[in-house]
Amino acid sequence: MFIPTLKEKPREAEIPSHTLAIRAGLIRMVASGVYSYLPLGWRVLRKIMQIIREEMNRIGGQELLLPALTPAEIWQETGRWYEYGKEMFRVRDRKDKDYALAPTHEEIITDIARREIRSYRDLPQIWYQIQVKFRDELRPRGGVMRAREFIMKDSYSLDATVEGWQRSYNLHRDAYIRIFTRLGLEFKIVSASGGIMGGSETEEFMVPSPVGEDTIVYCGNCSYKANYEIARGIPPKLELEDKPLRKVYTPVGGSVEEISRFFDTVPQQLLKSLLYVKQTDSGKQPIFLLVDGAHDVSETKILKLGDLRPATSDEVKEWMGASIGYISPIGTDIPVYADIGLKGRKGLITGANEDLYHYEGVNIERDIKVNEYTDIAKVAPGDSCPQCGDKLIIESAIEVGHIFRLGTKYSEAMGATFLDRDGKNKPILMGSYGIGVERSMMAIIETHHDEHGIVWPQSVTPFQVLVTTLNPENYDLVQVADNLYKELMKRDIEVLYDDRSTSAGIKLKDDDLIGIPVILILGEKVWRDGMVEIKIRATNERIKVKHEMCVDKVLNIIKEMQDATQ
RNA sequence: CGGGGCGUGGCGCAGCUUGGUAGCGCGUCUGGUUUGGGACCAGAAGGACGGUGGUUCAAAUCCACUCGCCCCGACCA
Repeated sequence: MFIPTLKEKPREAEIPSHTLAIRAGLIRMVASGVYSYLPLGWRVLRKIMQIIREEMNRIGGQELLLPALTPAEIWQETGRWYEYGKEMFRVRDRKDKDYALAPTHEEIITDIARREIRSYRDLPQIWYQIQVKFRDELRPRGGVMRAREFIMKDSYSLDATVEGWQRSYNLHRDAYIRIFTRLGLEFKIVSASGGIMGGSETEEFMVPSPVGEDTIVYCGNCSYKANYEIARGIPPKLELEDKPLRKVYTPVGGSVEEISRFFDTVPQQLLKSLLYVKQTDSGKQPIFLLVDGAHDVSETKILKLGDLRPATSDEVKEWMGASIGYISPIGTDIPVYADIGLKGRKGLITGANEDLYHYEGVNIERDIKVNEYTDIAKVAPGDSCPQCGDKLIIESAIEVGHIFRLGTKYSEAMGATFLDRDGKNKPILMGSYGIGVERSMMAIIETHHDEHGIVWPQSVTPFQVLVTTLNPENYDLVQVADNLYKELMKRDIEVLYDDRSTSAGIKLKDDDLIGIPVILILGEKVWRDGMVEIKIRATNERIKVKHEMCVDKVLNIIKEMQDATQ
């Protein structure tokens, strides 16, 4: 088998999973974010896909295959032709017609549904596909962790009733729990935002890892879990004296850090006044967003307030007459949206709308006309759980799956309706459920490796057993190895046979690197006693057995491993 | 897109400051000795230095532009 291993860390790789995927001969880069899967890597991906298939079929999913090349019109119907922007790969055919290389397939599925689904009797349906998708990521990274061409399992549910729709969602949720458990991943299910996909109350399957690109927030005590973008934290209590408003000369710069040092206080006493610009039909309108100095505004949360962007420093100067860092809504009639954590706060410090001056003693109820208190702040370290009050944990994680309740966003936009029992035309209730296949593989490597290489879980290992002969010149040993190989194959065990005639050191190193969980080592050292050695990759445990007993022993070990992960 | 870094035999790197047509380790090939953690000896092949243009008698080295890749940020299912 073609397994080109590398002794040294490739120049382009930084994180363990990326480095190991290249060193173990799983993948090779063709262009930024575009990879070839070599035989060993492809075997692993196929194992992962097989597990996904089994679990999708189990909930009644029907596999289909959809085109990657899709006409522009279909994306224009839902508006995503424009929303997706540069992330969508676009191509033009010889007749100058626009196409997209599909980044996901809601539109195609909805198109099938609107043509073929007539009646509530045709529902429910779960359709899924495992195929290549394209996204022109701003910045691909981590090898196939975030690629531009990648394999995704996407499934779509079509339902007539709200109950059925919830049921389809829960079926997927349960299937995903089984899938990721079988893949040997430790994951957390967190509430998340739908983003461009649409839908509310979506959930993400997150594998905690220092190399994860997402951040999750969860409670160490209760069940609260959410994506950092939408998580809510309760700031620590800060009791401050209610004082009259007073203007203070603050010649130290306008940053939270500088001002809190100047007043010798904690950042939380500061009121961060951020001027944003709201794009409306009638033009641009300034609005203030308020959070305390220890918190940042969540760009995701403020989507609910409309089309917002931070004001430029010139705009701030023009509207407020002061620089960023010295502004506040005090004395203006600009609309104000304050974070709910600010309600009732007093004794705060904020800008005085004059360079080098701040107010202290700000009582938010008394001094600022707040239009609405709403959740706009990101969680900050030290915040506590909104459910139970315990401490929140903030951690980075790899997003391996995301399930969406889409509702009727696509069916309404594209006219995918069915005739209900009462004879009325209604839009189909949809859901969409994705799993990143390569990303799952990378998450597995990221959480299943040691200093020598990968350590595959039984469920996805490219081979279950590796037979290696340390001395391929020794005829007896080779005979026994050949025999073991054949016997194991007969028992439906997937065996890789390392019969390369190279030095023992190289073979043993490579064998560790590629991470097959059970390694049969045939070397002269133990052979003298008529023994062969079984090495458990994960623990480095070595068991010496008589060669006649070896097959049975290996079967037992594999069985134990499988039981342990089920 | 902003900031940083890198591009030199298959892989990993040195050389660049102070210009004089390239070097190391690993790998590869041949022969031999080896075979429990990347072993050894002898011999050999292989690059004109990402690309383009410029400066110069002379450019891997200096200058300009450009392409590619990685990292941080912004953004993002």
